[in-house]
Amino acid sequence: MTAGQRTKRRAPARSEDERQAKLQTILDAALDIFLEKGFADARLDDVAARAGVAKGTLYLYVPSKQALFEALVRSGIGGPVGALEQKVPDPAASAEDQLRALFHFLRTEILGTRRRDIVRLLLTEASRFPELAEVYHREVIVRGLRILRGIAERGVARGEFHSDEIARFPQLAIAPALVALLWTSLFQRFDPIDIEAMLEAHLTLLMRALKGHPS
Amino acid sequence: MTAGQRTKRRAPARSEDERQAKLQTILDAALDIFLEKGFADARLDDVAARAGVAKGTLYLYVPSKQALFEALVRSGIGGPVGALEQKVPDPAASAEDQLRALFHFLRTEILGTRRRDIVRLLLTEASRFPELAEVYHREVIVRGLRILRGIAERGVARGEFHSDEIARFPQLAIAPALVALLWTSLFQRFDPIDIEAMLEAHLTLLMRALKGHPS
DNA sequence: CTATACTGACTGTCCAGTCAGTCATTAAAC
DNA sequence: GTTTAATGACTGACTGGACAGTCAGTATAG
Repeated sequence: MTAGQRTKRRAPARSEDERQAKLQTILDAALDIFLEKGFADARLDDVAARAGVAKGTLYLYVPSKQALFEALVRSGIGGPVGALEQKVPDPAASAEDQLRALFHFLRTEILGTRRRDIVRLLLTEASRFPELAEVYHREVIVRGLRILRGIAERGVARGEFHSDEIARFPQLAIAPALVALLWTSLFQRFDPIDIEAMLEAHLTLLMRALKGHPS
Repeated sequence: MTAGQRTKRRAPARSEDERQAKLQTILDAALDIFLEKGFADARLDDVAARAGVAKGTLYLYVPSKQALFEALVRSGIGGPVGALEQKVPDPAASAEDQLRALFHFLRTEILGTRRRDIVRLLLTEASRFPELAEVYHREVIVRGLRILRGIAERGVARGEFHSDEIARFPQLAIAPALVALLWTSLFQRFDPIDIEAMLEAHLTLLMRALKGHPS
């Protein structure tokens, strides 16, 4: 207990980095299984098998099935929003370009990646994990909507946009991205739509509505 | 097996109507429980208790838990879309009024009723019931989008709308309703938004975009 | 008395979480 | 350099509880 401990301390057999890497393997495996079966029907035996470890090993990294799910979600959110906060509100660009940049980011960093699946998983399981819904709301939704609202308000202030609907309800601007995400996972299989084209059409409509004069 | 069966058939002790009524009680109870816990975590003992019957009784009406879920969803969809197909495409009305009528219908017949919960349940469980997703797509989505597309195309043909984005992607028009639905069930509790006002803002934007001239 | 509706205790299965034991690695002792 | 001891990483058979579905038995209506 004294400051300079007498007890000889070997270097740990596994470094922290190695530990993190293995945890990531487990989280990746868990994402696959949870996506396939949903939280309740996912078996930890399957997660372990896919990660190439025994079930007991999971419990060296995570204290419960629920904690595994939460770790998985937490590891997949948050990151990109920070990047967005840095990048998008480029004061030099027009509000339109900022909006387009935001959508480009959405497409390349979320809709086009594994994060899309995490968001979907979160949407379908969130009602059973209220605390997680709150974290996601605070860490992603609120911050994302703040960025959007900022763009919209600056657009209005500069006279580039002539109405404030998006500043009041930034949700309206990203609604089609949500549809895209859900459509992909539910219906794309037997009724494919061109997501890119749809989002492009949305931006066209949105810009026309914002730049047009209210009647 | 012969056409005119010999076997005596008493009048059934319970009429078909009574049977249907009890089935409905069971489905109502099941909706409550499935909403609260999700499909996998819902216990049939709880469904039975809430319906005021014993668990065995459930199996006189429905052959399995999965069938119960499917019956529940099927009983809650389809109906309103038929009504909509009758009502909305009133050729006398302007395309704008038709769109507004459709949104009014959405608010009063779905977002404001128990059906909202059925849709939410379907969204969250559909990935585990692919066949049900297909039924819903065919019976609701396709028909709903067809109505929307009809309105949009007539609007363009009459010169009321000046662009065809909604005719091409009717999903864009209802996307905010989906956001409303999900927001209600996930975040409304701790970050309430005014759904009515949001949908009104959406319609404002949409009409301005459709009536404005493409640049 | 008979047919039907209903009941709820019971069974078989499934799986999260546990833990006694194995294996591999490194350090100390000689 | 070799043996022995200590440590941490990992394993997987096992347990306890939960719950879908069953069915022998009871109640009720005709």
